[in-house]
Amino acid sequence: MEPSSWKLAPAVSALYLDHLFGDSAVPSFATSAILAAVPFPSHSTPRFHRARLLRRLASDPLSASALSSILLLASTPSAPTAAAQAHLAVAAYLAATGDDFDAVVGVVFDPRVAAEGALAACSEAADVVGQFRAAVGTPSAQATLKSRWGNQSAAERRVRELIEAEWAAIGPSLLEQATQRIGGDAAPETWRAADEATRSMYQQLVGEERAQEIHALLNSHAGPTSTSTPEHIKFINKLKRSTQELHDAVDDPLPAAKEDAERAKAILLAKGVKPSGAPWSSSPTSEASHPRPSLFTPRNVVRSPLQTNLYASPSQTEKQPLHGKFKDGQHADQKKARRKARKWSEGEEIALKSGVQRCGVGKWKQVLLGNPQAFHDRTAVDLKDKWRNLSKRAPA
DNA sequence: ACTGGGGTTAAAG
DNA sequence: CTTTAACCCCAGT
Repeated sequence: MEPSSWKLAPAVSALYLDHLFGDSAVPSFATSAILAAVPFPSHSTPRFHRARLLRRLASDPLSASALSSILLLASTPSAPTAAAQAHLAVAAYLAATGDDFDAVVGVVFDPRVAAEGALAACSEAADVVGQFRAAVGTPSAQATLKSRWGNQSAAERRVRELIEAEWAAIGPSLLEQATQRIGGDAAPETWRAADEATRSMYQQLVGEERAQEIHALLNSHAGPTSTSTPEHIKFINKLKRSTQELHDAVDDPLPAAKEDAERAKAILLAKGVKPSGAPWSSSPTSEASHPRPSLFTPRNVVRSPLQTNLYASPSQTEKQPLHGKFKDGQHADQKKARRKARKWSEGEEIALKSGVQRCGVGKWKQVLLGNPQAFHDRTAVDLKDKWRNLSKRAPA
């Protein structure tokens, strides 16, 4: 790879980084290398910013800087509960294990740092904060708190849960959104708003076959309503094309990196090793994550049975008969075993809600495929059922 | 093949 | 024992 051959406008680089950093399947060593090689974006997108925070947090989950990362994430909350619990756990851990209890409590539970706001989503937080403040200058009380909150792996688990929830909520990249507008289900609206020249560009992008389908849809319900502005779409479209060219040029390191990650994961699985210890903290995404459908490859997602969930509870990393079926004469009447019920994580709930916002209620398959990394072994029917439950709980 | 809606299971209250 | 959440079954499109 010759970085010197990349001529990339900062605005395009922003889109590119938005796309890659926000994909949890891309390992952080790869994103770091990419960031060093391309021009720093003129305007970094919120998704890019968030993804950087997550990657930083994953590599250093229990420190003062981790605490400020969590605060930043919580300032625009997507997973309020997880953020509050992670914040509380890290702050308490730092206080419990620090050399100078009083000083650390003064900093990490400083009321002026707006920590109170971030902690509001966690009901036990106020109580715990009170206990720490009360223990200042009282060694006996400190001892209790130290044993209660000094557990490193417990604190790391809270951070990991936050990271999982945030990845699930991060949503599609700008490029993916543009692709959806131009070639996906939202295409008719977009095409209606476009002039002839723009449409022929679209046609090049999506291929003639798809373009005809879209035209058919367009004509079938020729409604007048259109909301997108052609200039905006044209702009996105232009960027998308330059980015595609860039991708062609840069293609090398990513597949290699992903291959490494997959290989490492396969070895782990073959040994039957469960991701219980610290591996996630050193390379958060390498052994993780279903590959998302890339912009640059057809969106036919086929999950390999090898792909398991990084964050799956250790108890059920073994076989689940979702994928396998018996069809031999002897056991013809064998009933498919019921999957063990797994509680939905906050991250999955958030991914579901944002997916419904994007695709609409009822488009369960789209929601699922639109964010495959977020859902761990859920089917479209599972999403539908979960939505039914959520609607019961909050019928607003 | 997807979706919506009724049915079942098991855990929580 | 009742309620709730997750999962299954199946008929209609």
